[in-house]
Amino acid sequence: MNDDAMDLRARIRQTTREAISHAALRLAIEQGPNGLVLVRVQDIATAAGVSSRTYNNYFSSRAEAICAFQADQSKRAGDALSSRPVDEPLDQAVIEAMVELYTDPEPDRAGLRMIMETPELEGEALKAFSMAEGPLAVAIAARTGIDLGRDLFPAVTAAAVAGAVRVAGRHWLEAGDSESFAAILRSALSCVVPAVPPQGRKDR
Amino acid sequence: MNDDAMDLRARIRQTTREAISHAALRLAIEQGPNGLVLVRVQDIATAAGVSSRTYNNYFSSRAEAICAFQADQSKRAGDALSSRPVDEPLDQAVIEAMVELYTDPEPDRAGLRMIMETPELEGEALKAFSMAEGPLAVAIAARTGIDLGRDLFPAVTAAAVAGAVRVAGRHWLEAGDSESFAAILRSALSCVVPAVPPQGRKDR
DNA sequence: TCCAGAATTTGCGTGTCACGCACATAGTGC
DNA sequence: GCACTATGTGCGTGACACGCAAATTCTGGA
Repeated sequence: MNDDAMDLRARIRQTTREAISHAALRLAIEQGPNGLVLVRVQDIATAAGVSSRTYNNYFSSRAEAICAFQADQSKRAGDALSSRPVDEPLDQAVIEAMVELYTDPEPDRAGLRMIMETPELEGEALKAFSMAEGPLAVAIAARTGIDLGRDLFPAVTAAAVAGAVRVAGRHWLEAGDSESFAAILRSALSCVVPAVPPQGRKDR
Repeated sequence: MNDDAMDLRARIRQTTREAISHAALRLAIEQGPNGLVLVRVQDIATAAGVSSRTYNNYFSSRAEAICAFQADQSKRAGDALSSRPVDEPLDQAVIEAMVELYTDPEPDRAGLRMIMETPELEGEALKAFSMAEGPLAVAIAARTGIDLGRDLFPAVTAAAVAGAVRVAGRHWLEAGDSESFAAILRSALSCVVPAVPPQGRKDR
């Protein structure tokens, strides 16, 4: 079992996963935020070209399938921040990383509206956004040299960033085309991320 | 239908609601984070002294019932902040309000651990904490004189505060008795709430 | 080239759940 | 005391998540 094999396996699996979650989101959008109940598991599975049992091998609820894309994107937040130049100030690095992650490509309005404005998806949507927190906290700790275990700053800031992204998304849905998502995102993030961690924190 | 009648009605309803959610949380704790599947709806209803159908009139999922107490507490966050002296700086007001809200009484470790460390409850737990955001944003907007609709600061800060409370709770569960929850909470909140909103924001 | 072992897909059966509906009960105001 | 409305309850239904085992596909080595 060499790497190619693993990678091929993983790639096929990933393809199936995306087919299912894409089908789930598409069908949900078609029915609108109110008719979510009408999107049957069987419909999603059929649209994705798999059996309903296989659908359940990948996702344990419809909400999870529908929000999977958002969740996957959030998981990349840590890497996005880590790939910023190490000499960049914290606030700038976070802002540029998040703008790059969440505006390439420009988010799909219908999809975002679906997961953010459908009450039945609220919990899963929050989960999806909050998945950025862990990796983000690690990246912030690494960048600032603060120990994740001893100081709350990295974890709290990560949560604040994830929250700011979520609020920015909501605002973008309401604001229409008057503002670009990137601009809203910058504005939101600048409210909560300091250029440098307050006080001397490395020593604690 | 006078106020007394309404209030009496509402009070009875509230009592039933609390009986159900209390029973749900208690039974969940008894089974531990792993055996959540074993807590049947019927058990919760019986323990609360109502029919299982009535249970469903109050809550639409077990997770919702179990997390109801946390959700109710979060809903009071706006009021807690509003009741702080108007001349208090924003950061201090937020910190004192949250400390008062979340440490009176000292949270139940078992209950908090249950809702924060059980994967099946994660979405509902996030929902419960995020319920503080709306009222908090309104209170922050009122206190700072910033228009909620035009400036993201209130909403973003509210999300950051809710996130900080959540992170503080997680840390408190891990830290054992070495630190009081109030101290952790203060430390977490001081990472994200500025003493005064950055730049002149009232004019935008 | 072929084969033994694995990962994955699928069908079936099961236990639970959420909820619509209709009826019973209780407390509410006139 | 009487209509009225809110709430509680029993029953029935459709869907869902998942355990299990057989079938199928994929993988790497002889």
